[in-house]
Amino acid sequence: MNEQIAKIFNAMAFILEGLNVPFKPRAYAKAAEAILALDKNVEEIFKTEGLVGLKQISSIGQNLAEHIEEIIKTGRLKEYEILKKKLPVDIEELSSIEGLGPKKVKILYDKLKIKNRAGLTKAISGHKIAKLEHFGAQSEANIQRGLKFLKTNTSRVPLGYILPLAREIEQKLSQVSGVKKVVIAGSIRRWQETIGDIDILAISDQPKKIMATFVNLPEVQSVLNYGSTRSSVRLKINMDADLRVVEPKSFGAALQYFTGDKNHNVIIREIAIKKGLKLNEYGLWRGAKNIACQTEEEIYTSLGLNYIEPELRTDSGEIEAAQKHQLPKLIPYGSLKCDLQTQTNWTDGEYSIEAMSRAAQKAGLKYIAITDHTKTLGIAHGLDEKQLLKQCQEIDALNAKFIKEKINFKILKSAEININKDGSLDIADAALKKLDIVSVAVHSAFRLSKEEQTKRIIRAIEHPLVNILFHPTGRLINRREPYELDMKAVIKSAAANRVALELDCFPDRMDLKDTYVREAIAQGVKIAIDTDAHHPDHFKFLELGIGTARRGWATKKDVINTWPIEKLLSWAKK
DNA sequence: GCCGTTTTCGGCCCGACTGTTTTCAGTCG
Repeated sequence: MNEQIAKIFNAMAFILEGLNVPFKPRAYAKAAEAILALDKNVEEIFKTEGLVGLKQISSIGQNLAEHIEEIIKTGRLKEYEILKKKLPVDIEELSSIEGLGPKKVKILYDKLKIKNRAGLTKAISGHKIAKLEHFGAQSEANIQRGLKFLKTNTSRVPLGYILPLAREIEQKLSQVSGVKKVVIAGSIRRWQETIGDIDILAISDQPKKIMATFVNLPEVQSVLNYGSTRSSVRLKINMDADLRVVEPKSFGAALQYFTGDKNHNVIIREIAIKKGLKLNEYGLWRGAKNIACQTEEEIYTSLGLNYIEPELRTDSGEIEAAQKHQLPKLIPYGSLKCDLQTQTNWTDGEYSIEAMSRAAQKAGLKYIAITDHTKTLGIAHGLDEKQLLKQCQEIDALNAKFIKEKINFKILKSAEININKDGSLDIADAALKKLDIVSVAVHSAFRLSKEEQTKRIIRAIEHPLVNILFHPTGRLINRREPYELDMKAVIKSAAANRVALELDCFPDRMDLKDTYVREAIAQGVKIAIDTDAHHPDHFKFLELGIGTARRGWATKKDVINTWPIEKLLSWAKK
């Protein structure tokens, strides 16, 4: 329902913009964005709290709340249907073409009755667009090019899969002569779980040089914009990248501007206006005087705010907290001592316990838990009680070997124990008691009703020997929706039973996601950041987990992987 | 249409690039 409503509001924003209506378009677009960002279904909000509840949502006032009510009740919105008659085109199709916005779509419809991509293609082949006022041969060619790009539509990619490429480009650009600094900004710097494009900021006295290098990188498929301080390209992996170049003196302001997110920046700029100042990417200005520009800290401080870490810049309370000096001290990168979910060739991993352990040592960890699957997960040849105890013996032997080699590293006995459909576990208590830490997960019956699924998982959490719930919502980004679950109830139960919730930071899991991390720690629930490593290289994903934990306002004390092994073991004993 | 430690009315972020314009509107981020 949320998607449906957001789609209608976005379409209305588009039409209103095309009709040159002032301000309303932004109101509708903001409302659509707010609805998409919700964790809850608006239908549920309306059912339990009515219009009052809907109006609690940011950017939703009386009018839009009534619109939502109408859509929920009738599946339609009269005002939208009236509006649609004024621009009856396939907005999704046309607006997804680079360079085509509401105003141009309106002209194309008014003059040539173009309603969709097919009509557009036809008009181009007849060279009708170039003849229109305010268009031209170049515009026609650009639209034609835009149509071609469409066939391979871009979607958001998990951060972990894009980070290596972004860092490689960063590296290449920093080697260009005259370049003083290159920083990845945008959603990557905010450690957002998925990435839509790569934003890079550079300081250079010779901007033309780095720009030329950028648009000619081997990774580039085509150049979208090529200016002296800003350029955009489409990469071969079908993702856009932007480069912005500024002088050293504007670095802080430019970084703040280019890091976003958009909503955060809009509010920050509004705060500047209220103080009689203006903030742009060149600095914070009082009239013609630049009063802060070198560092981000300087800008936030000048606006009466504490410095806000990039991960927090989402306009979800961080600005208010910065005003009140109540921002948390976020968990630092590199502060994890262990990984509590790793698989080996005992089940569906590819490497031995020893190989995974040595890789973990190389990654700077002090201990890991081996968590192979258990028996009811047939596809992974899950271990039964007997095999699990046999694995414990191998772990004992390896730990002894590390002591002999004077390596300060320990392997913990654990498992990724299957939660049965009824919430019981597939390993007997006697075997669980032999483990150092007991972690449980759902791998089947994803489609239970919300009530049943919640009940099932809470039963597992209430098991007296359970320590961690792995990948609590089961989602796979771009591949599988989370199962239906009452997260509030799960978090409450985890708090009551002193069970940690995992932040599984394998790139396409990121489960818990940031907003749930924030809810969980607000309830006093501990978080376990694990990679779910199936390969020695996977330990590098730990930084992604920290990024998401920071986005969830987590401090060091909220994350059990920061603890020394003794503390973790005594916590696990409950 | 939304929103409120300068406002319940009158504001609404800011600038680069592009293409079509001889100074600006549209699009984008």
